[in-house]
Amino acid sequence: MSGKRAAVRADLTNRLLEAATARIERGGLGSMRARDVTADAGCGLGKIYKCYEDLDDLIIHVNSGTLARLRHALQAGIDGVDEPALRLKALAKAYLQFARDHTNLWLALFQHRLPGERTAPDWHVRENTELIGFIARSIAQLEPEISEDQLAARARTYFAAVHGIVLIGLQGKFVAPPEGSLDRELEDLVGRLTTFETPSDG
Amino acid sequence: MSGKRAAVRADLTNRLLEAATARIERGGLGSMRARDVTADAGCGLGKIYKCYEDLDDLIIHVNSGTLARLRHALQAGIDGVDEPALRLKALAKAYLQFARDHTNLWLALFQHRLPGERTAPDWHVRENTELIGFIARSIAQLEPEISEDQLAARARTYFAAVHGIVLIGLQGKFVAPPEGSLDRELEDLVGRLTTFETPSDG
DNA sequence: TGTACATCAGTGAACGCGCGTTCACTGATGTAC
DNA sequence: TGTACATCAGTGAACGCGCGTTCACTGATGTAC
Repeated sequence: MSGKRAAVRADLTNRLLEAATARIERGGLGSMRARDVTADAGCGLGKIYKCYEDLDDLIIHVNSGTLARLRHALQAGIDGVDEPALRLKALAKAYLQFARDHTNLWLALFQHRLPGERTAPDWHVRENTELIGFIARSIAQLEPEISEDQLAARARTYFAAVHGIVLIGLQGKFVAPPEGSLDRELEDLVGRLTTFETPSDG
Repeated sequence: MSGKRAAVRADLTNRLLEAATARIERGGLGSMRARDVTADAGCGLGKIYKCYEDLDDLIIHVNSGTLARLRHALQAGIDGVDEPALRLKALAKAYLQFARDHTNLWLALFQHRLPGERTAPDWHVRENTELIGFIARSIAQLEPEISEDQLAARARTYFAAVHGIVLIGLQGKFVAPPEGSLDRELEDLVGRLTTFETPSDG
């Protein structure tokens, strides 16, 4: 039956994905090479092009997996936390932890660019917007009355600010912040962002 | 006299720097090639290696110039703005504007990594820390009583949060925020960060 | 000022390496009868 | 069950390209006398 062939193919596709993920996790996006990945997966070089369009396609699938894992980590971080402001702190904390645990995979989410005019497939774009939507839900709990557009903007602001702090903190080119400082900075930031008082002007 | 030779050399060193800067500004760090730069500067390929150690060294000098221009832009942004909270808003606004005007040069500040164990020269590391110090001075006006360490952490947090919003906003991989939205998000963020009230817990 | 020599600016062909991608080929597995 | 053929998984040498860096060479400029 042809089901077996499909299964074998799926298995190898998966092994390639895992090998690529492991390579990126260890050495960063720039260190992932077709030859290494196929060697790790235990197959010939050409196999990559039977299972994936090309290396970019493989990277997109790695990023897709990373997004899913990030999503789970964020979800786990807020499970059992009901107070909205605390939820947002928990989200930031989980984001920092995920970035610490999987720095290179996390960086690859933002580093990878498709060449020329090529754009990411729809399903992958959707995965990204859904992550922001997930964050928006926690913000909506804090401020249930704001509009759809405002909510989207708030979610982006909140995510981007947290992301910036984690990014500069973890891959800061020159000065590494002292131990534990990052955690405090995030606490502080989210505390301020969840303080209700509207700024006086603007 | 040997002064003329030195002047000619300095002139060419400078033309190479300008050519490299222009290339990066137009096409991004990844599109800067030794051949293009020397062609633009009107000299032979080998000349790069008489004026600079190698391409990385040239890029560091480009980044150095970008940092200086960024510094001036930030200074210009707060000139005449005396109220501390407004100064911080003006800083954020100037940062966004600079990133918009020189997106690729600004990105290059964060994208460029030296290979292997090589580290940036001291003078360049200092340029970076001085920029954070510059920002810290405006924060110190807002909260004159906090300690040196706290001030450094606040400056990093403030810078990183603003940076994150600008970064996600300008090079966001998937969803470009609607026109003008970025400016409002930054206003909002800085407003919240400069609100004095200490968060209730932590 | 003139001459001989030394120094260094400047050149670009050639080297070397890395690495994504292809393709002709082999052998195993599935299908038809 | 057996045989003949078709299909496709799997391979890795070879191709092709990009590009940083070197180096042997030339010619201009400076120095010594």
